[in-house]
Amino acid sequence: MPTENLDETARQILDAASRRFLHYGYGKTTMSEIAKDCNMSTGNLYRYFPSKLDIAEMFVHVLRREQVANLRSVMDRKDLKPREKLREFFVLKFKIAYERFHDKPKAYELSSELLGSRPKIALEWENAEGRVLSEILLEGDAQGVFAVEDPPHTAKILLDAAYRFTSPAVFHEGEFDDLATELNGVIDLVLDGFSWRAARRDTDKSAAAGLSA
Amino acid sequence: MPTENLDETARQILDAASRRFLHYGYGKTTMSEIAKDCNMSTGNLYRYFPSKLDIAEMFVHVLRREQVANLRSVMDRKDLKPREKLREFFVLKFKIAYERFHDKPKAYELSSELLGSRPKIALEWENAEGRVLSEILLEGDAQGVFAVEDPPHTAKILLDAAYRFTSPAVFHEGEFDDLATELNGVIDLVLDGFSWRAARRDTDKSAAAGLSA
DNA sequence: CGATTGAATGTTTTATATAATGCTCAGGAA
DNA sequence: TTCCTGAGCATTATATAAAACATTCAATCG
Repeated sequence: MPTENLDETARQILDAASRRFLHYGYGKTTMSEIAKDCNMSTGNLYRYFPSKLDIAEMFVHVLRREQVANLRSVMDRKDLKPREKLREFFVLKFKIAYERFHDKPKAYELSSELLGSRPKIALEWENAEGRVLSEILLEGDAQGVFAVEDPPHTAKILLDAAYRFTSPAVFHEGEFDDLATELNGVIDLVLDGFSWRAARRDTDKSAAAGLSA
Repeated sequence: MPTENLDETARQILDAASRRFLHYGYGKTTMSEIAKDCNMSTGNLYRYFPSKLDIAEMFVHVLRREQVANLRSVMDRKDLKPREKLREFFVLKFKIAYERFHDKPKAYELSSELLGSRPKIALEWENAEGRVLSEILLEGDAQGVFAVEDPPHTAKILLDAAYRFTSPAVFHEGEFDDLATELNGVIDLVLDGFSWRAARRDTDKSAAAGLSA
């Protein structure tokens, strides 16, 4: 599954396919074109990938790695506090989704093609992003600003709440700036929710301390 | 636009068309079928509706009226506090959307047909629901549990946050109960956000009072 | 004169024929 | 043995012809 330990030939095939997928789209690139790009026969492609769909799957696999790495870079920034990281995470995710599906319709075609026949892909993607988000939540929890009992679960909740701004299937309506403003409104509300929970945890602690004293 | 002051004949046409839309879908019902159901010629349909699409638009218009009336009944319940009304509003909206697009694919077909060529419909729908939601927010604000500056704007934010659970375009994935649990998680967080804002408003008020004293 | 008709019209769907494509495999090259 | 080829098969997509359709309007009706 990982792209590192790919055969030299497999990587060549993946590169050629990726170029064509991005330029012409999934439907308009044929196996014989990929084979010709690699100076080999179509039959040989099948020694390295079970099917065309599997090449596409590997393609989005590396795409996801890049994207999740991007999101993780937000987590790693030292200049941001957890609350700012949370906001940046979603603003960046929104930007990526918006650009991907507004300026690069080919990527959209490939995504929907895959999600139709390989639903697991979407789950893996969501989980990978959820892990990054969980780290942000955990950090915020450690610093006492979030009060998160179950980070993965809360991450899922947050991804749900931002779905409107990150889902490929939407977007037709509204311009970028308007959507960004609304997204920030959602994040404001969510952050206030965390503020409340953190404050509650504090008072609970004091109450418990008061009782035991 | 309103359905009350519709010609007797127009209503007859709308009824016949509605039956066929629900049973066979928009694409599979023809103007001559509608005409035959009404014992009239196709040409005569056009004396009452500019086009087939306009019949469909009127159809979803009454559908929306029913649905918004349903949501408003939540607002009118005396036994619920504002916070419970907010939750009920979204749970009901979720139920409606889930059933509509899971058990009645024809309705989905009609919706997407219309939203493609008449984007305004979606906005009107959203606004109508937003008005009901605004009332709930306003009531909560009056009772000091919400602290909402701009109800219509906040309503839009809330509808965004629940989009994952009410959008027609999603749904394929996940079962009803799982989705309902996640929706309640989102609402929990949002309600905590309101709690925080209401508490903040209180402390701001006391501070101002303290200063002026 | 307003209401209605139904054949005529241009467009869209659908059915069908044809070409292209994904994939396999018996065999050849290294 | 390992890697590769390319013609062949079954499936899918594309192009084309035929049918159905939404819409119009001159003619008809009450």
